[in-house]
Amino acid sequence: MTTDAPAAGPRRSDATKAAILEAARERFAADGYERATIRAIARDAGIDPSMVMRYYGNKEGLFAAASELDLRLPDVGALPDKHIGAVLVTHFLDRWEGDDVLTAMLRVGVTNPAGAERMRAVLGEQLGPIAAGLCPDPADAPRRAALAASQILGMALARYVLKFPPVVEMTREEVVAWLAPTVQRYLTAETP
Amino acid sequence: MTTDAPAAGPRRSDATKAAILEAARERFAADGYERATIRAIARDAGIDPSMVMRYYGNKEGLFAAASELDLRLPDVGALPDKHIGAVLVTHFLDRWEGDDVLTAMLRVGVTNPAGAERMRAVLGEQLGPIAAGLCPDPADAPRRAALAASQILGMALARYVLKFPPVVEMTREEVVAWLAPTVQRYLTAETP
DNA sequence: CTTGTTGGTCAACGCTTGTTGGCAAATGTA
DNA sequence: TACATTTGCCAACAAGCGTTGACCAACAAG
Repeated sequence: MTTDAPAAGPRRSDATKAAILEAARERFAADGYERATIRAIARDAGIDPSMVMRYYGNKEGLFAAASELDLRLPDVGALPDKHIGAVLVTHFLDRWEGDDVLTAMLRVGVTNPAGAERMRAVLGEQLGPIAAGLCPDPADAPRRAALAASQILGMALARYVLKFPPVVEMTREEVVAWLAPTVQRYLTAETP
Repeated sequence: MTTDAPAAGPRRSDATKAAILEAARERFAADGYERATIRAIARDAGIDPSMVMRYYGNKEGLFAAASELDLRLPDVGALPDKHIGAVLVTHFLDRWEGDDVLTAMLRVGVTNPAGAERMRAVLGEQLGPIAAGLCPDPADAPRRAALAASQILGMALARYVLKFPPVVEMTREEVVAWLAPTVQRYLTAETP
């Protein structure tokens, strides 16, 4: 039987598990939850579909593992308040283009309740504290964070999912120049 | 055989067709493309699944018919420029809460290529001209329209699809107060 | 060498999906 | 009345899905 201790040595199957996760992220990001089939993910990973079940239990478990996400938001305490918006927008563009996890979460969150819940949790837990340290009334932080999220998610939707041509053609600098004041205002301005 | 003339008299089946369309919009809006099954739509409409095929050909044809959409954007030429943002945001909130077509388009557009194309077309054709009449350089209109769309879609995503609690709890007036300046700036400000 | 564990394939299950064609009743037309 | 069209239901198809359990090869421990 498998050791119960969490710190077991590296197993031979670790490479396989990683390959499954990578394939799953790509498929979830490209196709959404329903059309990302376990069979297709297994084919991409070069193994049998039943292995996915063995290692992740079922499809929901696979998605949960594949969408583990740390936004790695920068520490904004050390920054001049004036540049917060630009820093955040730049950071999100980086994260979105760096790997498939965010696109996968967005695509899945729109049609799958578990995906939506994951998205609410991630943004609430990771963007909320930043808003709390910035906005005039800390009790208003969740709302400020959600407003900023609405603009950032909307941009991600238009640029990486729906692929509106005018948005796709913008450079990263142009996107930052347009969005930074918006995010800045949502996080720091007085309540209108 | 059926008359080829487009202006045939009202048929008995018109009510059925309408019931199918209504059920389809609800299901697409609630479940997205893949999980909105023809069988479920037919059950909602109180008829046999094969009727859906007879009247709309296949599932793609049904979605195309169900997502026919006129944003009914107001004529902004007659309005003071200062209030354009508020008028547009208010109008989109109305449209989004008025029926299921927009939510259906958003949910489907994220996982289905035809849905994404429909979304690009609708926003480009209907929001583009408005931007053209407002922004400093008309050649910049598509980009301005897409920026405004990114904020409006992001809000719709957060409020009606992902249901972020802080966004859901905001009143319509609060949403307008926060978003109007953003949309106003995207459409009318000088290029940053 | 034997034995137990791990990593992996294969074949199948029960179910749901979109889609099709045949048939019966209602309706319209002569 | 007789016929043609429309409207609808029913039963089935082939394909694809998530999931399961039996089985085999490689490896590690004794």
